[in-house]
Amino acid sequence: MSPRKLDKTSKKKEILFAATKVFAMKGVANTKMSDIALEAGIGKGTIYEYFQSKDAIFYESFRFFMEQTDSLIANRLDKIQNPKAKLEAWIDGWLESLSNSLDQIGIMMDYWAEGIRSRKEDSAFNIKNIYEKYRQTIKKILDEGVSLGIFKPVNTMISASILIGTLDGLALQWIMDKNLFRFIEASQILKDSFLNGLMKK
Amino acid sequence: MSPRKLDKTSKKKEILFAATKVFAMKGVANTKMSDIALEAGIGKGTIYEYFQSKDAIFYESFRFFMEQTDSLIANRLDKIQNPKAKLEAWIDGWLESLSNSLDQIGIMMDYWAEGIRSRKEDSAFNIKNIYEKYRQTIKKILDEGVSLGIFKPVNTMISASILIGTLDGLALQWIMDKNLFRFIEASQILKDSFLNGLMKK
Amino acid sequence: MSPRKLDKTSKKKEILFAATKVFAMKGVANTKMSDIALEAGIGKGTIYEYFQSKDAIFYESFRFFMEQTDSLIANRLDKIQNPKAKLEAWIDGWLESLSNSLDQIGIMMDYWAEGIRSRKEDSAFNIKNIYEKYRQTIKKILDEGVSLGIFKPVNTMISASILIGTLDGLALQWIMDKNLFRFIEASQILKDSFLNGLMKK
Amino acid sequence: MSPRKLDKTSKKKEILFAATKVFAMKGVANTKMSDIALEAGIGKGTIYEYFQSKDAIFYESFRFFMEQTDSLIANRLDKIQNPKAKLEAWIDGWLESLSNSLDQIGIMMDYWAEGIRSRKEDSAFNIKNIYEKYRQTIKKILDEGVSLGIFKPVNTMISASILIGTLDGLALQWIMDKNLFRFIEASQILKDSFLNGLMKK
DNA sequence: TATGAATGAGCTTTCATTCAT
DNA sequence: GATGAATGAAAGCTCATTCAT
Repeated sequence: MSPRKLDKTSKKKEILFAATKVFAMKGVANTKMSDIALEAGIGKGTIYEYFQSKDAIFYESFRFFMEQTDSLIANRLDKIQNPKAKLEAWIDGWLESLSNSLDQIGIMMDYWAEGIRSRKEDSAFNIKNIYEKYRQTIKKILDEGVSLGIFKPVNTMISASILIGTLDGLALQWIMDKNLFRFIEASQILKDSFLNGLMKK
Repeated sequence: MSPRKLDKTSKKKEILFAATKVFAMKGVANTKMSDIALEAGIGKGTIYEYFQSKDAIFYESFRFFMEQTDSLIANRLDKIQNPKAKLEAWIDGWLESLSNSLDQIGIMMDYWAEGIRSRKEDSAFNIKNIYEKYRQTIKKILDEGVSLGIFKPVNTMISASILIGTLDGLALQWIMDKNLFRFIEASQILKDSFLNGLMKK
Repeated sequence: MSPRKLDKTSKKKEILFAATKVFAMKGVANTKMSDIALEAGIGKGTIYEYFQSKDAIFYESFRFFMEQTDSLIANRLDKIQNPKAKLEAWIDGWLESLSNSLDQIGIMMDYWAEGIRSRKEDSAFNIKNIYEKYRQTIKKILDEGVSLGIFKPVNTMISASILIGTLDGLALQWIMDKNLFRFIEASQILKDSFLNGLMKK
Repeated sequence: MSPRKLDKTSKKKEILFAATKVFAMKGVANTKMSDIALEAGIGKGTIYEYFQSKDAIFYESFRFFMEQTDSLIANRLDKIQNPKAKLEAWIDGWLESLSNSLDQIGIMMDYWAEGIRSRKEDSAFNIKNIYEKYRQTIKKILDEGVSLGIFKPVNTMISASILIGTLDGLALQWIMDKNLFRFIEASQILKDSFLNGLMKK
């Protein structure tokens, strides 16, 4: 009597994954809806049953990526009190999140590019706000550490920016040439170096 | 020697600047040939007297940017012997180059994105090779410093990558929110911190 | 006799009514099958259990409209002998039929448009034939009246066309601005005027 | 030095005529941009150099048709004082305008249909207002005639509506079957009959 | 029988590129 | 050399229709 009742959510996710994969490989602008359909193993029209437009897919892909990262980091920060341990947990969370999607990390370029261009504060696609949130989280940890006399009295806002930038930049390097160094190794060095420069002797 | 030739070159450069400006503002994919023509104050068809295609403009824009940076850095490195001073000169050169084009830095996102995607080693547009050159230059300086006992015995390849990545990442942060910190101030901190971590006590 | 059969017929009619309503509001070209399904309170696929295609619905909608008008007029003409009374009955029948569906009269535009375009004589959708039938009916009445010396000796073919055209045209005016005049009032004037011009003094 | 400088206006008009012709034959909804291009003997993309969209073509086609009719009628009314002569001139103008475009009159169905559906008073495409203008012009003539005692004391608003509707309706009949009667002959009858019914004895 | 998820042909529209002037 | 009118390949998107359930 009733037709096949699909799990709409799971199919949507499948399409989202397929799209993200193709976006990462070819770039958003060079990705055709038919490419996504092909990758997802469905018809072109079917995509529109789940997403309003190509832009909407891109946007949701971004959201998904960010939410994943957020929840992963939040889980790690949970219950940790010590600022140094907290900072390490944050960095580890970030790196793990990145590692999880290393094969489709090329899309981050498009996230950034789009984020930079959509300047309007109220834009739904506001990467600036996302980074601001990261920055505030880290700044709070740093402030705490400085108050407790564990960290040097640095400019915590700039330090937070430097940390995030450094991680992004390293990922960028790694994306460009994955044979250059082992990502985990380099990030370990980075983490040690940043923490080392921060800690009071 | 002929004035014709000179005119041709300078007009080409004008178009290139116009294109780079529009690329930076709107992104390469969203930039129309007519946008470039408008910005350059010429006719749409005229562009094709100087460039083969839109891709060619993008490519030459990238080359120009890189050559500028290269020559600026080369000038600073010239005649400096001391590894530490050399490294500082390299970083300063990079930062100055970046500062020169801060207003059109948005295009770097497209450079990176395109560079990441054109993986073929023989691609004319091989950003990987460009970065490899940077890396080698820095690695050589680091190796020298390590040999002379000035720098700690670090993995110089990874350290070079980290330096470049860090600088790129910081620029990325700054691009996203220019009001966040003064670029020069942050880069100074970065430079000090990197050098400090590197130097033997 | 089987209840199944009855159900099927009545459901088909429901769909037909729903479709006609939506057609009238949005125009045939702008009406989606899903709009019809929604209006009829059934699933999109179900429509195809009762109709072959969207075109078939449109065609049957037209047929239904015309058959209704036909039977209404036929009922009124029945048993009337006097040509003048017959003509009045025809006009009244036409007007009553129109009045019955004033709220969905917008679809007549599409009937006409489609009718005009499907020129092929053998087309199932031949509005020309429908009008030809009307014309013949009226012509016959007029011929009768002329023979009997009741009507002036007019060109009965053209007069019939004028009568039908006038009625359609008035409806058209009324459709465009329903607040302009009371439809019944205007049609009464029209009827009087036409009959008056026709009658021998 | 300078490229071919086309007369933009005349080419636009060519496209408009081609479009109107195809619209009339196939209906607006069934007309593809490529059909228009084919008819106009140009490329599909060229149309967009002169019109924003398909809708814009339809709209301008309508405007052109109406402006033509308006100016034709205005020319004829000019300098005529007598109400009866004025009315005759108006009708003749309308008929001449219609005759001029009898071959592409099918598009009127779409004009009407669209006009009926776009109800918003402020819509640029407001056929209701066009007809209102016609109605007012005729009403004024009728009022004048009634004041002067030339016309019977009819409801001039309804009479104006009936006149316009009658003309439209007759055209409709004629469009449906062009072999049925000679348009000019029928319209002459109509004109005589309307005027005859109106004049005081 | 009833359904709505799936589909792809077909549409409008864009824009890099060409080329007559 | 310089131009912009002309173009058509290609893209995003719609929706009548199918069909597995």
